[in-house]
Amino acid sequence: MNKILTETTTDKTASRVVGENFVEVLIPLALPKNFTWKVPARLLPGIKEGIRVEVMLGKSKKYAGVVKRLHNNKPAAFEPKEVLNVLDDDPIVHPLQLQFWQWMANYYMCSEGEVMQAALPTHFKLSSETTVLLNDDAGDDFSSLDDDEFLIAEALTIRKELKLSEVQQILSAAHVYPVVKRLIDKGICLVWEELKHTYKEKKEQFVLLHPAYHQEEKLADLMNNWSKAPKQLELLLAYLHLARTSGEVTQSELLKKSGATAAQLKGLVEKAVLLVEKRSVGRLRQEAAEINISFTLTDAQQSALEQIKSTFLEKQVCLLHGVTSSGKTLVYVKLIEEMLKQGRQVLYMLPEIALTAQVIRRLQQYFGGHIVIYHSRFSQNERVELWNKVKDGSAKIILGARSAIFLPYADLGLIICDEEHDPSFKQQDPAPRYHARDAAIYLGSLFSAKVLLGSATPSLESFYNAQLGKYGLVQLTSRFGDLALPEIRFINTKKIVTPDKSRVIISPDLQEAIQQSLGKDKQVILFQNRRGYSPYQVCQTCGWIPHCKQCDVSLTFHKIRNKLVCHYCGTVYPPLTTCEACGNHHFAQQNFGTERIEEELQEMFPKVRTGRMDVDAIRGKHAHDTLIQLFEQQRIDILVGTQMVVKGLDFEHVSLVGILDADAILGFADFRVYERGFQLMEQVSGRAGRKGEQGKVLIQVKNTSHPVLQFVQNHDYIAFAEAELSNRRQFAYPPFTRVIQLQFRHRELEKAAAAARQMADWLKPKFGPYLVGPAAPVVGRVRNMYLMELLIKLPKDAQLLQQCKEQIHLLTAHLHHQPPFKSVIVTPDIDPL
DNA sequence: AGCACGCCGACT
DNA sequence: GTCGGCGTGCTC
Repeated sequence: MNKILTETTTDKTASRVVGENFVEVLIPLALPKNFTWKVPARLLPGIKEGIRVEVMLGKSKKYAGVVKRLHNNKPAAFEPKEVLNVLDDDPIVHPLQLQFWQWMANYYMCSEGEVMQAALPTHFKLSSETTVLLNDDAGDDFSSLDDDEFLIAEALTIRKELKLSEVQQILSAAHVYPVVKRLIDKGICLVWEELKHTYKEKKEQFVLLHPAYHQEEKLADLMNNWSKAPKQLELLLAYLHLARTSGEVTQSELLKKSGATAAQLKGLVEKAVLLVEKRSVGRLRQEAAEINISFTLTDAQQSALEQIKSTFLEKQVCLLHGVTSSGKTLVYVKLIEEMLKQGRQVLYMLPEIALTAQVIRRLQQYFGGHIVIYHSRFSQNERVELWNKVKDGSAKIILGARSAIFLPYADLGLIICDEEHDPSFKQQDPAPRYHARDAAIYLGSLFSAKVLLGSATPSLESFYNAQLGKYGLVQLTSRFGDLALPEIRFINTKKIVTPDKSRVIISPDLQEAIQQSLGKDKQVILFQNRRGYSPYQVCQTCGWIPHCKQCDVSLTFHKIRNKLVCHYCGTVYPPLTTCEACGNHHFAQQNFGTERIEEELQEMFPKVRTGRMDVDAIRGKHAHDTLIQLFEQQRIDILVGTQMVVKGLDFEHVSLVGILDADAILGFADFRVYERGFQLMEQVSGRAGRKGEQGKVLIQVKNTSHPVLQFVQNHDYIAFAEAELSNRRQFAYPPFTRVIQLQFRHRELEKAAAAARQMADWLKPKFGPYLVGPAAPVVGRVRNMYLMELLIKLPKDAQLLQQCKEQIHLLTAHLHHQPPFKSVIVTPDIDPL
């Protein structure tokens, strides 16, 4: 062995083979710590940080893991297995990404494997699939086999090999493995573990002119003497035309444009006039990499830009507070342009649903092929290609949703987090429960990149950091073209009496305002933070409300699907005609969702075209963009929607916005309701009024004296923020504290509650004053699991935070050693929303 | 995440 | 008496 080492080792790598070599490897699983494998000498030259290796984990499973570290410290506690293979020539991530993952795992209290799981495109995360093979020595005497065994043995004699999933289908049972194991013992079959590479290059057939005809005369000669097969000549002419106009000619394009058949093309290939060649092509659309910035900034925008730039001289992070329609995007564009000139990369993050064709088109218009887009509607193959373009630095501007934070940046110079207040930047489930804005600030610091946070309604966290001087603060207070902010009026729905005492959906005042707008050929947006038809179906006789069987929530009636739906676990129930409590058949619809509003509108305005934008209505791949386009082109008059209508959309002809049930927005029992309420209403309002006409916003609300409404009416973010910050300070909520939420889950309520109490007791000596709860959340049961929550409101102190996390780790392990709490699931959430 | 091991209820 | 359910622990 040593001999081989000395023979194959050059001086350069000599230091790496002193003693044995080991690698710390990240596996895409929630392992409590990273595992170590031994590096056999033959693989050592190929081992680098960030490279993927094939390793065996457990008895039979193979995984592709990412090498975090190469070292010489032989683990004392166990005998490491050997790395089976090196899977890449070059690292798939840069060292800074590995550092970023480590930070994220530590900060958000999850494993690095879980971070990696979130970061990598699926095609990089290989795990083995078991293949069952027929043993050649098995013979054909299957008389000793039972029914299940026989079925598989028979299938194997025909197919030679089967995937474990196929075996599962044959047996149509869950207990597959024992059967296979018996067959192995009986010498009938073998199993084989194979890592499947799932990324496929896209191949396309290109049509080329045979080299013999590259000279004009030869070609002319050929065509002049053409006899027979006139269709082929036509095809040849079509090819020549296409080749001249677009250069490369693909087979599919040629056949489509010429209307010829594959047989005719084949004829030309056989005559050696044309050639067909298979080539790998990229899936990403290529556009000219040119910058085309023809606008000039307004004075206000120019001044904001200057301020941001001077802030960046001394601070890493800057908050741009710009009212709706102040043209924040144009300021971004100028900043991006400058970064591009320096040759560094820019990450531009937006909430997922704000990543519309509208926004993308606009940026592509300025930056063409410099810009690449990354969001959930991309295929996994496309993601791999984009990953590589970001890694080698050829993609310069990356426009993406929160997960774009994980791309393997080579040289990041600027991160823009637009609509930074948006809660969708925080990942809820699964781990890592990270906040992309906060993670971006750390990522930026790794690259010495600047971070610009932008919003019309900044989060109180960011605003407070700006007040403290941790972040720079730049204000952009005038709207583009000196457009006035919309006028806001409240409609007191408590004073409106409806014939059947049901709730007001569209009040007479709102109805009239809609009528007026439509009369002026303007459009209307109606906002209701509830989808479906009606959130409550109530038995009119006894008041019984149908609930989900697995969750403690009432079911929402969806009229279009004619189903009752649980919005927590997604279970769909048939509609009810009989009350389960009293047997009566009369149900009333209480409250209303977007579906119901649309129906109401159609009754009120029979000729008006309405559209509905909520998660139910935009299920398809392009449904969202299509809907937006229809509205842009004024083929829809009234758009009814949930939060979705709020995000990043600019419509020119909207003169009226209606918020139908502000009480529902302000009624939550959460310390952030005021902030969310203000943000929602202010952002929705911002959709009203364009091009020299002041917009109008009507807010239907019962509790007209709610404190947030005044701030909304005056569009006074600063006053709102000051007032709310003083509340937060008083009750020790963020941004004055840092919150850690511990969630306890168990099938039995008492187990979950007892575990939470136990944890609270253990935490008391050190963290007693900061504990809140444990308490059951508003929805106390989801998917048949009972929930309990314990909140820790820590003073802002990095050391204390770290200590607390360590305690939680320790105590969670401790908890799981107590017999009654073994199966209680404990989930920490740092900075929960 | 799998998968093995081990402890309890419903069948021959 | 056994088969097989799932709860629990381990994987370098």
